Amino acid sequence: MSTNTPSAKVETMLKKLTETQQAQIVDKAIEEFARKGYKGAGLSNIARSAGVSVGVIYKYYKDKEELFGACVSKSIAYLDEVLTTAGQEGSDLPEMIRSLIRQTQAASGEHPEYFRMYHQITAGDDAAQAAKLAEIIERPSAKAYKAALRKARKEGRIDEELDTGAGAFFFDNLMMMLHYAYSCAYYSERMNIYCGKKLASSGKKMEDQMVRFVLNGLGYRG
Amino acid sequence: MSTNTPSAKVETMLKKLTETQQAQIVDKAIEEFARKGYKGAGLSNIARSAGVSVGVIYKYYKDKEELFGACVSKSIAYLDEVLTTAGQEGSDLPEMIRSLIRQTQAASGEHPEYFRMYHQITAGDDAAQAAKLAEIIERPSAKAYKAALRKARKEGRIDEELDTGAGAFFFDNLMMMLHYAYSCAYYSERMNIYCGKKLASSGKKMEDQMVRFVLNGLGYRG
Amino acid sequence: MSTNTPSAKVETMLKKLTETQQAQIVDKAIEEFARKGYKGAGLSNIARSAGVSVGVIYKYYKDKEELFGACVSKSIAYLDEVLTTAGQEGSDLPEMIRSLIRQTQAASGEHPEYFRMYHQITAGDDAAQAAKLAEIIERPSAKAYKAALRKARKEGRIDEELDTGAGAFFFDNLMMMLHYAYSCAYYSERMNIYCGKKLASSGKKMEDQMVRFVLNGLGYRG
Amino acid sequence: MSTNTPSAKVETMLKKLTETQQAQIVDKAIEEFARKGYKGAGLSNIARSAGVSVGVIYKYYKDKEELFGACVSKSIAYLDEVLTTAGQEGSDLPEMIRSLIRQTQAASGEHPEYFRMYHQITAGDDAAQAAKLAEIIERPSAKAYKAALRKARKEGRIDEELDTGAGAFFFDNLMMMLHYAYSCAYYSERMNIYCGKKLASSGKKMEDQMVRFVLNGLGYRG
DNA sequence: GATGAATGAGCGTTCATTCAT
DNA sequence: AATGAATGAACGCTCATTCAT
Repeated sequence: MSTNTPSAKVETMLKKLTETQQAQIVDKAIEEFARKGYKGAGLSNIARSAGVSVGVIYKYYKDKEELFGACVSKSIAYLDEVLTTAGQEGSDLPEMIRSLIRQTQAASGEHPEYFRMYHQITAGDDAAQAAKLAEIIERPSAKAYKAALRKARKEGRIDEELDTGAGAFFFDNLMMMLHYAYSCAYYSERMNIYCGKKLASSGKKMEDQMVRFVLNGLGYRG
Repeated sequence: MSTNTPSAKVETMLKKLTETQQAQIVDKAIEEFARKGYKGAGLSNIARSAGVSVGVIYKYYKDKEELFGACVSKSIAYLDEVLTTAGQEGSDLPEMIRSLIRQTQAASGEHPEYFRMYHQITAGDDAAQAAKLAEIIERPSAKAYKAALRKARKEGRIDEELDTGAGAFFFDNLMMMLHYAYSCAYYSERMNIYCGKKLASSGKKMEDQMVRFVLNGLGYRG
Repeated sequence: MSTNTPSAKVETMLKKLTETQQAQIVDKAIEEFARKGYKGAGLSNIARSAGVSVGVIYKYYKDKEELFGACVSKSIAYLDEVLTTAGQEGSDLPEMIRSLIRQTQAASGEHPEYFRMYHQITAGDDAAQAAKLAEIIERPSAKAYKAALRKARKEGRIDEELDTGAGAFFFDNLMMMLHYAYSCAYYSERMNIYCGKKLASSGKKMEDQMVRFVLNGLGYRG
Repeated sequence: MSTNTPSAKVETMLKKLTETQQAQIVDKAIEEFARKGYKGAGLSNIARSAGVSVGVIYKYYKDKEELFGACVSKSIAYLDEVLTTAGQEGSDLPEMIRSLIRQTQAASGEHPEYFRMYHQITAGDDAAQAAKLAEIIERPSAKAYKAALRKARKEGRIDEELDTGAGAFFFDNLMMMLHYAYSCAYYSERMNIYCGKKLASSGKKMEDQMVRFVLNGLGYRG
């Protein structure tokens, strides 16, 4: 009607989603899901923090559950990548273990949200779903760790009374808790309480201690 | 109509909540929170399964969060009791460890909800709250375990290069994962994948393997 | 905190729904559905105009569809009542027809929403649903009208070449359009265009004309 | 790449909408509106089935309402055409009536969507709009029918006590219901209930019955 | 003091409308 | 000028919370 200032009505922008924005949807969704759980997460929060509209999420994902699925997949893929890389470094068991621990520390520090996500995933109470997820997530590392332990045992380097499956299980248990210690507030605080701030905040020292405990645990003989 | 209480109109029975009912509120709430998480849990479900009205919950708890707090406290108390009892059984380290593992298995099997609850608690994203909770929950066992390790170390029975705090941390990490393995669907499946069903379903064998791994880990010398 | 004026915070009222309010829900829903159709009707509009909250509707009806179902039922019940009453008045055919027309005019004027509702119901495109509804709504009057015509035919009072089913059909078609003419804006206007305002607005004259046309149509001989 | 149009980069074909496509928009929109009503119809469904983009619809129509308006107009035009043609066939009243009925049956069977559309139009609750539409749609046939009846009356061929407007009205009421019976699921089922499947499914028999009833109704004397 | 029906803010989801391409 | 992805208001529905009984 009247002579408005030029910038008066800038109401919509409507640009095609950049790849960054598309990636942001999942990334921010992971943050939201990781922080608040599936039920607690709000699609409008995700949209806002990803800088997109609510509606556009539904162009990429059928519903909240499918978005969650994509977040789970991305988190798993990241875990896999980290572990695969680390598992191939170092030719002997101590080197492999050290490498896995180091990578875990680095990855957890850099992308804590993926590991918090993992913590959320594992909270579900649907047994069938849990079995499916565990199969996808755990089977590969279980296989790799058990193979490494079997090889070491054949060479007479580890405790013969220790079942290789159990050994791999205990090792991975420690790894998982390490993930949590570096990504979830509670577990981080817990590490401080047990180890003291000085030790807990030195990645190198924790690494050394854990390598020692694990190799001891397996009865490893250089 | 019939020979009733003197006052004629008794249409609805408004008896004070029995102690059993009060306890039921928290117990059923723990089950609900453990199964569905904080957001997923429904107050009306809790009320129904506890056999009380929704309204009365608000007489005892300001809101959902306070009820959750009470559930957390009760879960912690249970954990404490289990661990304290177990920690005092057996005079030497191997006996203590074995006792703790055994108790963990028993308690997780009997009251999985408390441990699922623990998993839920540790998912929170409020750092201050996490610190407070960790202090309450973890400090006592941290103290006890470290004391036991320091004693053993003084007697020259465990690896001198291993920090007692770190040792206690790794041990408790394994304990925690054992809790989860016996109470959460995902972690249970995970144990199967790593250890095989045969081993995983034998409490005694798992106990033996874990005792072995832990004592090895600490470099324990009988 | 401070000494507020007594009426300062009157935010909620929370009184149990009176029967009037419960009835209002369906009545206002019928108005809304009749005016805007199933899809166009808004639950919050219904709640507001019925003077209740949105939530309470779901105490009485599972979802929008069930509320719609209740509205349909109420409308049908009203129709039935009107027709049953009217169908029993007058012992001979002319009297019955006249009574039905009169009742239709009265009912449509008093509760146009029920008949607009009928118009909405019949707009659906689901054949199975349509068949089910038609069976419920139409069968009773079809039966009654056909019986009346058969009786009249046996007495030699109506056109022998006219199928009694078809006769009943044409009569009811005229009745239905009369309903619409007295309850839907469009059909009302249409009546004005055809009959002129003077005739259209005289219930008595329309009644006479229609009785005449119908009896003629059936070939009725007094 | 190949011998194409001179300008190199032709990535998306942006041809002007063909007339066929333009017509398709309205035709498919009519189908959609007729089937699902105004609110229930989806612009993207219409666009898809018309083989055009959603955006282009807004080049031709300001908004959904205007598109609906265009559909209404087209439906009316079709109705007009059918009735005008039929109304001019046959020189005497019985022939005209028979022709109109026959055309109605044919047209309803061929293009049920136009008549379902009519049913939708007449469901609107805006009185002013209804008046406007009724004027456009009904006035012509009202005029034609009344003229035919007046002529017949002058010739002493129809009941003198029957108002010609009312007569035309009742006749058109029957016509309208016949339209519905041949195009809307509900009214089709209703015809079955009243007339029985055998009679209802014979166009010729229904035609005969209706001609008979109408001529009787008007008190027509050959 | 216990009850549970009523409340309404807030969620997940849809879809008419817009505009960068 | 046509496209269709992006927008965001608005819907149906849920559930933590309140209070008349």
